[in-house]
Amino acid sequence: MSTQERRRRERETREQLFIQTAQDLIRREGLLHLQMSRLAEACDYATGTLYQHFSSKEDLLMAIATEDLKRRATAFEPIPGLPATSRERMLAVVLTDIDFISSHPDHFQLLQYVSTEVIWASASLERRQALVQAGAPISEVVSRVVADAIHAADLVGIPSLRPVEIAAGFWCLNTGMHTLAHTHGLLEAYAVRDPYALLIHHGHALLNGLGWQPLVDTGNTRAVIDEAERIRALLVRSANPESPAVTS
Amino acid sequence: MSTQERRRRERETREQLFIQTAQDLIRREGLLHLQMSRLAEACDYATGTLYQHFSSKEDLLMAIATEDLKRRATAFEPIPGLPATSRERMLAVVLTDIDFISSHPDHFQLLQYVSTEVIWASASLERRQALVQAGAPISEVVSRVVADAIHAADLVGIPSLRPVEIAAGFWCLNTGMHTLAHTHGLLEAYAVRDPYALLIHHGHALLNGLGWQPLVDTGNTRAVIDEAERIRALLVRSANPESPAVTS
DNA sequence: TCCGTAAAATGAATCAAGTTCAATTTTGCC
DNA sequence: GGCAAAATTGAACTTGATTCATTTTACGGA
Repeated sequence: MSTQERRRRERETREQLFIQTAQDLIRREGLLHLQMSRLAEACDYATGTLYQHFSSKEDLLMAIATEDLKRRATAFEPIPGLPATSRERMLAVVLTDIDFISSHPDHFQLLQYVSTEVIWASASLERRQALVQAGAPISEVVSRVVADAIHAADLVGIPSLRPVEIAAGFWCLNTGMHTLAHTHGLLEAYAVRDPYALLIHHGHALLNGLGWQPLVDTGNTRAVIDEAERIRALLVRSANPESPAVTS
Repeated sequence: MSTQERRRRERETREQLFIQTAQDLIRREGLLHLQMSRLAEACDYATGTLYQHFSSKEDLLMAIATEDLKRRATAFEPIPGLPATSRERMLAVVLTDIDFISSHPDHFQLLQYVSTEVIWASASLERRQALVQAGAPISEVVSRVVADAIHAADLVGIPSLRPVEIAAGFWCLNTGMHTLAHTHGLLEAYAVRDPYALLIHHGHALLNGLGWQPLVDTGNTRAVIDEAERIRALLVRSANPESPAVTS
């Protein structure tokens, strides 16, 4: 019976090896040049062994995207418990996403690619479900932040809109800006200089427009930047709970 | 000399035939199943002839996306001249985009696909430039709407934000909602019922948050819907300038 | 009208890469 | 140590995009 278990662990370990090596290859040579045979070789396995884990190349790509998405979701977890106002927590959502995507530039592009009809349809049902599931915790966290704000009366609930639909607005703004930032030719065409500073600005505008208290003066660029840095520090602290005493 | 010109026209006609037939095939059988040889056959040409026009399959896809994008851009043209308030014109931008994407469901997915690193890198420089160029008029129109609003004092300009950067916020919201609406599994995961009603709502919230006058009470769902219908009617009228007298 | 040349079109052959599977090797157990 | 089952291997297969030697067509001058 322990044999069974060890086998499963070894299999899992090897799958991680394939996924991580594939990520390395993609980082190094680009998604375009990823080849199944070369990936297998890089891992010292035969090509066929790859297909013990992934039903197709698209399946593999989706597995990579899913791994990253799980890590991305983890970054959101501490937010509902953050010692801050509900509005600051919502800003924390935006900042967390910005920072994750900024430090994982390949992730967003891969996610865009596998979300494409062509790739999506070529992957197995299990992988597709796993990808959707990996993203679900994020919308749950953000919805909770919205629900908490309504509960705290920082935000007046509108009967026709559930928390998840408010959350979706920020999802759109964020995803849209990632798209703008990562799609070739777009930043240049729009002549947008600093997409993520812009995202924070529009995020505040949307928060203000929803009447999310306390309102922020978006014209005061200094204050907006300072607040973002303050929330970032809070996020860093919550990510390393055992860090030494805070210094001012 | 007329021979030269006729040749060029014939060539252009044939390219359009290829592009339109390819669109038909995609609509009928999906992007996944588009094959160069079958497209050529469907047009009664040899496979090699396709490559007189498109350097690769990706090149062809980009050409299709570009054609659609040109048509999409055309839909925005009348907006700056619309007899309406600046805020209504901005709403017209959002509605025009919603309606175009709704009636061209394949367009957005194809555009997403060709914007992908993998496909982008496989297309020729000319096609990539053409795609970017085809989208530029849209951002120009929207920027003009923003600039006009500032000029009319409906919107207080912020020194650090140029009109195009305000426009980009709406681009993000729109593109994000299209993504949410068209990406498999997302609508279900977010449990969003009517993405485009939601987009209109958040669009108003963003407008309010930017202080774009006159502010709209987003809680008044009836009024929001009615206004959208009114603007849609205005758009239809401006698209068919020779239509018979308006009936109330 | 006919001819020769240049341009265009053709589609079978080539190529690349993902996928399969018969043969081989390894593993776990008696 | 030996055997059956499971896992691994990598060469062969498959699919479909791309090429290019050959054929056909178009054009302009005699």
